Amino acid sequence: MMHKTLKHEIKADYLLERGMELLWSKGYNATSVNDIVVAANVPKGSFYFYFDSKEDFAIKAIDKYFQAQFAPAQEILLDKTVSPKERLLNFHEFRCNVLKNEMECKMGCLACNLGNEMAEHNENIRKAILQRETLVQAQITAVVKEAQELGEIDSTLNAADIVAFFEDAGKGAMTTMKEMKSAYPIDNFMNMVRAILLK
Amino acid sequence: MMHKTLKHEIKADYLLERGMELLWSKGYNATSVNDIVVAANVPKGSFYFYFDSKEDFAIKAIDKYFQAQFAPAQEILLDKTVSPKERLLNFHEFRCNVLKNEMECKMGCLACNLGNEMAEHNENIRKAILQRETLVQAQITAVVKEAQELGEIDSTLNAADIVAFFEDAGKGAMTTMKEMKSAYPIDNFMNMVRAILLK
DNA sequence: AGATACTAGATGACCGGTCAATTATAAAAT
DNA sequence: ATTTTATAATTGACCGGTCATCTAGTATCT
Repeated sequence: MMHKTLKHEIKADYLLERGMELLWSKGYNATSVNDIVVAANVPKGSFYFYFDSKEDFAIKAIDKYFQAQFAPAQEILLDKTVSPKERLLNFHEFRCNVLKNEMECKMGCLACNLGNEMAEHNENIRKAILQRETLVQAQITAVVKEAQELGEIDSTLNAADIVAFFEDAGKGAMTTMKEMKSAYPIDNFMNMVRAILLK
Repeated sequence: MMHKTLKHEIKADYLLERGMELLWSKGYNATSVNDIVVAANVPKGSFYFYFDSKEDFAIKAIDKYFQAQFAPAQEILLDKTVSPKERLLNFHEFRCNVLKNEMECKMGCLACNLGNEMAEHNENIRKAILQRETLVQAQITAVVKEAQELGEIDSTLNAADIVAFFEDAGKGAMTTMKEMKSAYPIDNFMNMVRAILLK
């Protein structure tokens, strides 16, 4: 298992791609290894050649998720040609639109879903999610700080705290979105971003 | 199953009480019917005498959860001897303290947990949660409106929207609390309640 | 005796994970 | 260049165990 062939990487990646969707939509316990191999049209026995365990698969899927999902949003967040405040607006609008349009208000966020389901009873998955979310928040916080220092937005509240609060509000909005099967919580969140965070 | 005896009710209720804790902590798919009957020290075969199915059990557990958890908070929220703004403060502080002290930052909220895990794929559970959450929000909104009309708090934002936003923020804070294994998200939420909602 | 309340044990489906066997690839020998 | 040998990659069949649910019965009433 030392040196992995290209074919190996491609198949493992395809397994991850299809399996990620299942974990995202159905959660960890409701997604079986068999579901994953069937979705990727890969023989059952091969799964454990590509991955050590179902848990290992989930953690690699989380990694892929953050890479794939956050990368385009990050580009907007760090675009130096745009003012910090406007970047924050574009960043949040982009993420909300993805949730609303691409996901049809049904799936929410893989990390939140798995975090909610697994954090209490699986340390490896918990830490994988927490570590990546921490990185994301640090980047948003930096831009909020920038906007505060420029006087573009209110600076009575600590940047890290207000970012943590709004990230949590976004998480909760996704939960409610799934419960309501409606975009209202996301639209409402976006309005509050404009009215409070970017005030 | 027509006429239910007192003994029947008591046993069913005890099953619900112990099973609720399991659903709360481990979620739906990770809690087996066997786990529940063992926890309640009830004979294995009896489960389906008291409940139609695992789903039926979960819905009744959700009902019990809202009754048990919201009732004391509701009393604070509706206490007419206290001003609306102060009632909102006490209400949120009470709920946060429950999360921090009684739950050791580990379990969050049964409704959010099950909602996140099950909403997309189980309509009955989804509706059961949504219906009860809607009732709770309506009661909070009424008090916010009251406080706004008295000029105790800011009224630039629509009461229902700001309540929905803060309820979502609370949900997200619980998710993050579980991920971080820390009370920070809850404390941060409470600070924002004071700084924004009750401003 | 008959009805009702209750439960032990069984059921087939499915779970995550393993494994002996097969196939593809490469190295060595001719 | 072809055959032989050795190794790595891949696989369907299968493991013990657990799942939600049901059946067939026993106990407890009236």
